[in-house]
Amino acid sequence: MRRAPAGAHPPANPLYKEVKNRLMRGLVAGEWKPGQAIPSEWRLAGRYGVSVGTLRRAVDELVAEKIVQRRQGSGTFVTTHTEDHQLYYFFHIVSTGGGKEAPTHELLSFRRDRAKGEAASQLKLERGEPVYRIHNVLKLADRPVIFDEITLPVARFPDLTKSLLAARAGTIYGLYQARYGINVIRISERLSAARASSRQAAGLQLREGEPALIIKRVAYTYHDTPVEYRVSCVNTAQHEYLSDLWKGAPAGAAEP
Amino acid sequence: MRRAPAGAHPPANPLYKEVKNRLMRGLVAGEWKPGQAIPSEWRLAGRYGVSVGTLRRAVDELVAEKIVQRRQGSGTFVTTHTEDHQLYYFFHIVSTGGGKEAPTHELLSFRRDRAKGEAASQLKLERGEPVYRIHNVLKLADRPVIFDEITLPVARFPDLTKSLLAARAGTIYGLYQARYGINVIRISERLSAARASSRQAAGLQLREGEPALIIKRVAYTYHDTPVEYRVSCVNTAQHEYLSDLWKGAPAGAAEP
DNA sequence: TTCGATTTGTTCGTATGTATT
DNA sequence: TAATACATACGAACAAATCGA
Repeated sequence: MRRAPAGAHPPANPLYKEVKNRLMRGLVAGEWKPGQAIPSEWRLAGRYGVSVGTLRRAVDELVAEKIVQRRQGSGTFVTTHTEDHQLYYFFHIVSTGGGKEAPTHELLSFRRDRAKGEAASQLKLERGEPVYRIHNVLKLADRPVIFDEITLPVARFPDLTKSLLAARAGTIYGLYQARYGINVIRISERLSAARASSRQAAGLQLREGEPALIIKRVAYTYHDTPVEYRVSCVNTAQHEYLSDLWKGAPAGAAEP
Repeated sequence: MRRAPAGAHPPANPLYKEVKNRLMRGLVAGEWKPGQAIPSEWRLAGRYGVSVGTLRRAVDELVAEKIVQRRQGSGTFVTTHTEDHQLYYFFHIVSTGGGKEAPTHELLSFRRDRAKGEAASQLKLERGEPVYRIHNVLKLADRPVIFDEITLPVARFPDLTKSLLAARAGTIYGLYQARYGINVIRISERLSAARASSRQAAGLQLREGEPALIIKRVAYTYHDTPVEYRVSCVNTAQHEYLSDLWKGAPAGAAEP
């Protein structure tokens, strides 16, 4: 029982994809916020007029994309970036030994600037649009390991201040989420090796010109909308970037 | 309040996990080889005495892990590394522009050696066990970009020769699979920045001491068994390592 | 502490649609 | 065209976990 008589419509998505999209729209609209539970499967199935099995299939995909999490006996919850489990989700620097250490942050500078160059193009901003430019050092085991330059569009993060950033409880993505309702669900990173610039070297207490790992990251929220551009410089004398690959070639998104 | 009166049994896996494991054992045993179709869902369900739905759920997980692929109307096939689609599956070097270029290979050297150091420990070999040591250069757009040192246990690749390697049709993983029945399904990479060694610099036509991206890779087959250790040195002047993250924190495997 | 309501997890079954050969 | 195989959708029943009364 295909529903529409197909007036030359889109490829006639399966029903569960349709349901998934409707759920996504609810998430984007903020109908259910991170940390909160969405309605029960029974209730959602009724709301969308589908069987529980079909509803489950839609939620299955959101779970696979880590957009929501299921807890048996409790409910299905919108993913948060403040939980321990998520803390390391986008954090791939490990000590050469292999152990993950608790990081500490040091906010070096915070100022307003104008978008330009790669930051502008990756964030899909016009040249000259206002952005924040943030410099931050991350330490592991008390040694500076990562020097970050973060670019954020002012439009998406109104009234962000240095003290808000410095006083945040969890990760910076937790702050995006808690204060601005922006949920980072995907990042794309491009890595290369280069000599550390004087600024990067200073932040990492490294000799200028020493080889360092450069990571250019774009963070995306729903619908592949870029929200953060970040250039990280990593001292890989004692640490490495860990990449485990075995599944999930960029599938799933960008269909509708 | 574990349910079992503790017959010391495992946590009593769900049925579909059990079925998945049985399928895995069949794959490992070579009952169905890469490129071949496994029996139909209907048939497998009968064989394992479960419903088609349960059988499908087991296969779903194998599909998610890219161990098999479904083709509607045709069947379910064991994943191959020779298909175009899989060609770039474990290949993450892209030109700075973004496009992926067709690579060409040049086999520099091939010799037998004894395992030692990190290669031995990562491959879970005793020091001194026989290995092959292979040096290879990969070119993109006619320029040398990646210098590889590959270590393989002789025990798993008996009678491998230089000409076999040089004459291979597709990727090196395709050769592992076609000739030795070894199916690489997962790799783990650790990246750092360092000065290129003289050997690496020579292979890449680079000045010695220039910063380069170092990738230490371990390739695994079923049951997390390591089969290849590889140190790659990448000239990132014109190319970058691309890492897209958004799902699938190492879940799925390693259960029993 | 126990109990019961709620919610997700697992398993079964059936019917029908769609792609391949 | 017909047979086969996977894809989608529905429904039902019970198990297991959670949480509050």
